[in-house]
Amino acid sequence: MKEKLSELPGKTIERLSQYRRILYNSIREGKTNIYSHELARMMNLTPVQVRRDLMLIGYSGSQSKGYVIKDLVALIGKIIDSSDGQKVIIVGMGNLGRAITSYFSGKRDKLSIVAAFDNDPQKTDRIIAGIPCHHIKDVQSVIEEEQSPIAILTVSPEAAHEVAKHLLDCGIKGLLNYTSVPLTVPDDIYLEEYDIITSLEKLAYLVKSK
Amino acid sequence: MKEKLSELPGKTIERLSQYRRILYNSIREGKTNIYSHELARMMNLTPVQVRRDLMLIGYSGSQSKGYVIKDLVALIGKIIDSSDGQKVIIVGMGNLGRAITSYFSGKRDKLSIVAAFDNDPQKTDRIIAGIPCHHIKDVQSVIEEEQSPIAILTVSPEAAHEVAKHLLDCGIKGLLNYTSVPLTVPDDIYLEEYDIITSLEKLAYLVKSK
DNA sequence: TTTGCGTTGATATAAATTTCACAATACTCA
DNA sequence: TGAGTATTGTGAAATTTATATCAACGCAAA
Repeated sequence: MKEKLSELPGKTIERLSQYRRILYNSIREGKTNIYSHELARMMNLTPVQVRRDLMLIGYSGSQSKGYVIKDLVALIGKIIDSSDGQKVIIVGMGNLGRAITSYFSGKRDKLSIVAAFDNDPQKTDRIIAGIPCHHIKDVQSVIEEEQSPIAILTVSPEAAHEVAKHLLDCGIKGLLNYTSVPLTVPDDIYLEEYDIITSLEKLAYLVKSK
Repeated sequence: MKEKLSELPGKTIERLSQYRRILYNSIREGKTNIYSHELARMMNLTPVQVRRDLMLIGYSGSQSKGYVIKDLVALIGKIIDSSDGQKVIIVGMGNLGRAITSYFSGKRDKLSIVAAFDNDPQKTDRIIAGIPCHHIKDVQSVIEEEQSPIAILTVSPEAAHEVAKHLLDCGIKGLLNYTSVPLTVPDDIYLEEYDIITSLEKLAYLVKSK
């Protein structure tokens, strides 16, 4: 693999994560090898696109047996996981925060949610969905202690701006924003926005114009 | 506006939805007009891209005052909203289902969640987050009665395949999949997949490789 | 061995999306 | 008025992303 990792297209990285998810399922079903067209069908893509993604990460399969799932999973992990693991915090323990936490818990070894925060005393200082939930006022000390660079934001729209700013002040480098409030961050911070309504409206548009 | 709506790029449609979200906020703050660079900064895009999008939908601003927010919101609504409104159901009333429902409720006039479903008798036959929650066995009759073509899927991974298949049998035309299980659907069905872990892994990758 | 089938890997092509560059326009202020 | 400034709208170029095509390969069966 000669190319720098950072040259991988963003879309490919997203797909790598999804390939791995599917490959885990296949391993559980007892499969050891898989063809590009099988993977493609499961992802709703073309076989060519699968092969090209794998080409980009430098993985070679065999013409007769396709790809060795175990090796492929390992390589994807080498690329998208941090070697020493990365710690994530989640801020806002409403329905969405709890859903994400319990959905995520234990799914990935190299990526773990290490702490949760809320401003409601009823929720703090106890374990929720397996994660210790602190009061938001302790966020700075926990971030420093745990060395976690990534935060998931699931607070109320009203609090979003203020909390986001506070997190950046505490040294957060990557922010996954699930609130309905669009955020603006400095260039050196990575921000992923995802608004649930957006995808619903897109879908509604497509269904309508069919 | 001469061009067919279906010619709008998919990315533009997604952004239109987000523009409108931001514009609603601006209206609340008392703004009546907005420049492309203001909108761009709030969306983390370039001003040119904003202008291009608005050009594609046939909206013209003024060089001195920028765009009239009220008119722009109305035009976006005309494009992405269905004129007579569209009804959405949500299947799976766990944390995620409840989060989406309460988050969404009342946010859009033309798009409304009209019914929820679950298989847990504790949750069914009552109102949750303002939406009547039925048992999943009644899904067919409710879909027919309400004429709702779109479903949000927030059930457990184990149930995802079976429930999705059932929904398609009941005539659902668009499916928003929030489970961690990738789905395969016929060509005439619109499917939007969104996996929470994918965006987290992408973010972790970017933060790592910085 | 030889033929045929199905697969990978890779180059070339195409399509979609974004950015550049700048003309045209409207406003401000001297 | 007229120069200066800031904005929009848009054709063209650049970039990103996806698809088409095909040679090379490995295997199975005749």
